[in-house]
Amino acid sequence: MKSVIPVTTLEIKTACSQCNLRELCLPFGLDPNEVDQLDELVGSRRKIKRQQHLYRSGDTFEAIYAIRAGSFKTDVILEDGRDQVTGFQMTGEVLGLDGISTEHHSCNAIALEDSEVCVIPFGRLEELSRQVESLQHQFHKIMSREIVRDHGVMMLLGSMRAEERLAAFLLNMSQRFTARGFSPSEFHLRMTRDEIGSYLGLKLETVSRAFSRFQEEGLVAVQQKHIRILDTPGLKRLLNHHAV
Amino acid sequence: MKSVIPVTTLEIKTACSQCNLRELCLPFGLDPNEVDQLDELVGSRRKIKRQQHLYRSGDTFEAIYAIRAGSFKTDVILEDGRDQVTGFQMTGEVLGLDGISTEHHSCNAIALEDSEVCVIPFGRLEELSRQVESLQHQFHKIMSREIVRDHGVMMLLGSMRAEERLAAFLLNMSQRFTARGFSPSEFHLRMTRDEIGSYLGLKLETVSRAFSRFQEEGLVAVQQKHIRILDTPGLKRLLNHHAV
DNA sequence: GGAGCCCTTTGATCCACGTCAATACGATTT
DNA sequence: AAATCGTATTGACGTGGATCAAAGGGCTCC
Repeated sequence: MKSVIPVTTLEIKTACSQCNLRELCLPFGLDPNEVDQLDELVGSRRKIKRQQHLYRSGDTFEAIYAIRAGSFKTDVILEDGRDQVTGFQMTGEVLGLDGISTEHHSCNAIALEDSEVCVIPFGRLEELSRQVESLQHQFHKIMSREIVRDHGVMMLLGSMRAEERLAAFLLNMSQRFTARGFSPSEFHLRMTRDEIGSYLGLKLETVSRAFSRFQEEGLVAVQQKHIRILDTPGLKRLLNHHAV
Repeated sequence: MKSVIPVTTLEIKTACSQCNLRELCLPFGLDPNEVDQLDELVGSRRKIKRQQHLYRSGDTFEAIYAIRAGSFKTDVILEDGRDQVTGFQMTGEVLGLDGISTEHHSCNAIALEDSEVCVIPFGRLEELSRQVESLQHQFHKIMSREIVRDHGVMMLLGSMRAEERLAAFLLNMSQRFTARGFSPSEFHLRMTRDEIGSYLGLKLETVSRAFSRFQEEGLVAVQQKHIRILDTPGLKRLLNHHAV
């Protein structure tokens, strides 16, 4: 027997239970019944066009966002105009956690391509995670993962040389594409050299030169934003074989 | 009428309700009854001698720690020996959040001086925060604050010059000492030039030279680890007046 | 309270990355 | 298919901070 569901509902409602990203996202570790409860609180989806803001620094914090399609960057801007990209986010990753601390967002989230997010009203998430232990724990893990990730970036910015930073970046991207079922060795970067540079604490020329160098050495094949990793162990060696 | 409490209990039990750090720490925003519940789960205190580890990278994660006295640094170490200080923590701040994500700590926490922490078993904290909404929210704020702080460090490492980094560091220390009721302008640094350098992505010689430069310019008076800030606006100007 | 050692300062030199500049490429629009 | 504009590459040169080196200075631990 089939249950009859109006088409409109299917279109309007977000359904974590149907989402192929649930293993990466908030529903991870929840049983089907709990996922249904989560489904109910995920109010709506929101489409964000390329280059548009999902939220801005200073905006009142109301919800966190799970990326359903597309990708984003987050950045912080100083009064004098300097900016720093603090991260690139892919599908299944959560945006907006910075806003909890002061009830206002402290960075900008900008779509790198036409994207779609699930809006998760934060008050309701806290409410449900008081009832659903596995949801509470998964949410805590996601926040903690963000902290660990940031420590990795600090290591990168604080103690690595340009080529090491780029190698670490490429290996990280590769790993995240893999986790999403894409090729580990061939992918399309959504961000510019300037944005990569900002993230890695380098100028865009330095990023470009490092790419060229990797290409010369047969580590990767670079064609603009299209990357093919030819020698993963070689990239990894670059990271650890640092002459002390 | 006075209630009679055995002296031993007073000594053994931690008491958030009695702690003058409660406005900075987990109890913030809780009503007295809720603080009592928190008191019950704070199992024990632990004394850590200078230079000793509170936990090490790889250790199984069991608890988070609130600093009751003293101060700590956290660092990450790469296989090739390079290390990066990811933060300095003072009284009332919480350590160990990195461990939630994988059930294992991902950094080292080392006491900068003889210190004492309150051990907060994490499972029980999650349990209680399912019952006490204000505790849940305060915990989320603390995690979020850590993320925002890390973004600030990324900005510092990614887009500031040496003297700007040190100025930002000093202003940050000043502000945190102030929040703890100490002088905003005169304090004692617990960490070495090398540790400051690691945190700021600089070599210790560069840190030392920047201190000397600040002294020449009358911004601060430096005597080893004893710092007197003479011109706070001057330091702030250094941060924002960056020639683009 | 003295010995030893770690920490800090300062100078001289080097080099990785930044800066400036010119050109080339590619996606989008018309 | 040409025009336009943002993006990327590459070269030449400059510089901020790293590195190497050598004194001092002040804790810490007997």
